[in-house]
Amino acid sequence: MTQEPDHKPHHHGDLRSALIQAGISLLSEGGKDSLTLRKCAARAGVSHAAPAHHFDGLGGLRAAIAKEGFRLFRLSMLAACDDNNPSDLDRLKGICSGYLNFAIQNPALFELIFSAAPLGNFEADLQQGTPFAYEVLRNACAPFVPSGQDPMIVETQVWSLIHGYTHLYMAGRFGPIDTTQQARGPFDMVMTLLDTLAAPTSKA
Amino acid sequence: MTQEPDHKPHHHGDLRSALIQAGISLLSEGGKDSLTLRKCAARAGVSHAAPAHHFDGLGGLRAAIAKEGFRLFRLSMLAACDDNNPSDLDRLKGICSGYLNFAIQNPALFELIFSAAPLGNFEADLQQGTPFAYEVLRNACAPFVPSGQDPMIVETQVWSLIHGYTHLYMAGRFGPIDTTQQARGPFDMVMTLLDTLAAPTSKA
DNA sequence: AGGTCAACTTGACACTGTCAAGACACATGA
DNA sequence: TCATGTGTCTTGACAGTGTCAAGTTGACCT
Repeated sequence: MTQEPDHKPHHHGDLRSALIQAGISLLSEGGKDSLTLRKCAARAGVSHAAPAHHFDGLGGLRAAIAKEGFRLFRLSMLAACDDNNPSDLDRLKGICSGYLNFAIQNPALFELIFSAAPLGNFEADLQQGTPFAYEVLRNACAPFVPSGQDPMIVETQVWSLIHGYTHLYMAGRFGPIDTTQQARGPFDMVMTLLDTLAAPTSKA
Repeated sequence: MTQEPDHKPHHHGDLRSALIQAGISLLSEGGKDSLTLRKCAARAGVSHAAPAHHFDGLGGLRAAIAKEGFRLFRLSMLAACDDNNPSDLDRLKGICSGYLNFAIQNPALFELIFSAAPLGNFEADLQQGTPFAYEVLRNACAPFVPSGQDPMIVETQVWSLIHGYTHLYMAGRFGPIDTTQQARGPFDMVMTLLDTLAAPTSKA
């Protein structure tokens, strides 16, 4: 139980994070419908109403889990592209690869983080200086932003493409989900759409 | 399980479609959590267990609603691009525009159709000759398929991009959802990524 | 008329989130 | 040391949910 003496360990020790971890376990074991206030309570060894008190209801618990989920999500994206010194384009595609990998390995958690919050979170903590998930995408996109253009355009193009592909993959569009990450559908071919970003400003 | 609309007006008349319509109404009025077997039953004037009997549980009702949702989805895509004789690219972007419009106007139903079924449906009925949602996308993508390449690649590129963008928009990424469809975020700029499909095979 | 079967009802069950009230542990101040 | 208070957590209840088993009802066939 190595915990930070940040807030207020009273009875349980650190019930808050214990409940979050219990929730993540439930999600990965039983899917999104297995996340329940009462099951989290039971797994943490407290009464059925304790989680609601800590998180102000199920929505609060989901939001707290989403925050932790974004942290893990960021790590997955970084892990997929910290090889040597790849090109800007390879690095960007690596980020996208980590994006998909995270969803494959954490289906319910992936679904949760994009449905629990109004998605301001993806960028909000960045403004506070906290390194966060969106920062990873932003940095990877930076080399492809045309001068004078809002970086948000390229970021949204990339984000839309990989998010949409991930969603389709997870919905079974390309067959059963392969947890070994071998069969990821036409991922590489689809990502060639990003090659145009590196082209010397074509367009007719 | 008789599912054909051939013969079954017994007690209620057409309870099956009445329940589906009730479900769609509930979704549009109260969001995705408002769709319950019991509320559908009440709205259709039958007992609480009648829907489960017809659809073999909540999952069956959701699947049936999803099927109707795909029908409306297809109409929305077609409605957004049947002007005069636009270019192939304008037509493709029109389809994408209708894609987004449908989600804006039917948020809960949009979410349902992509979470209820394993997404085989999107294409399955096409194989049976039934005109269906995926056919619209496929036709609009056809002019951009390089010779010798699987059409599924371009289709998935386009589908991923618009699906991802729609998802981000509906998650509030670009501010509050504007039901008048005036403020659709950086939609046009993001869609310029598709311009490369019409280019004469660039790439270095 | 009688029989048969599907459509639908009734009643129960376990499970869910939420709430109000209470019990308890710890901190604070005297 | 003791009283007071605050926040943590428990207990018990409630309405709502999906699902199941058994019963009722009505339409159709012979």
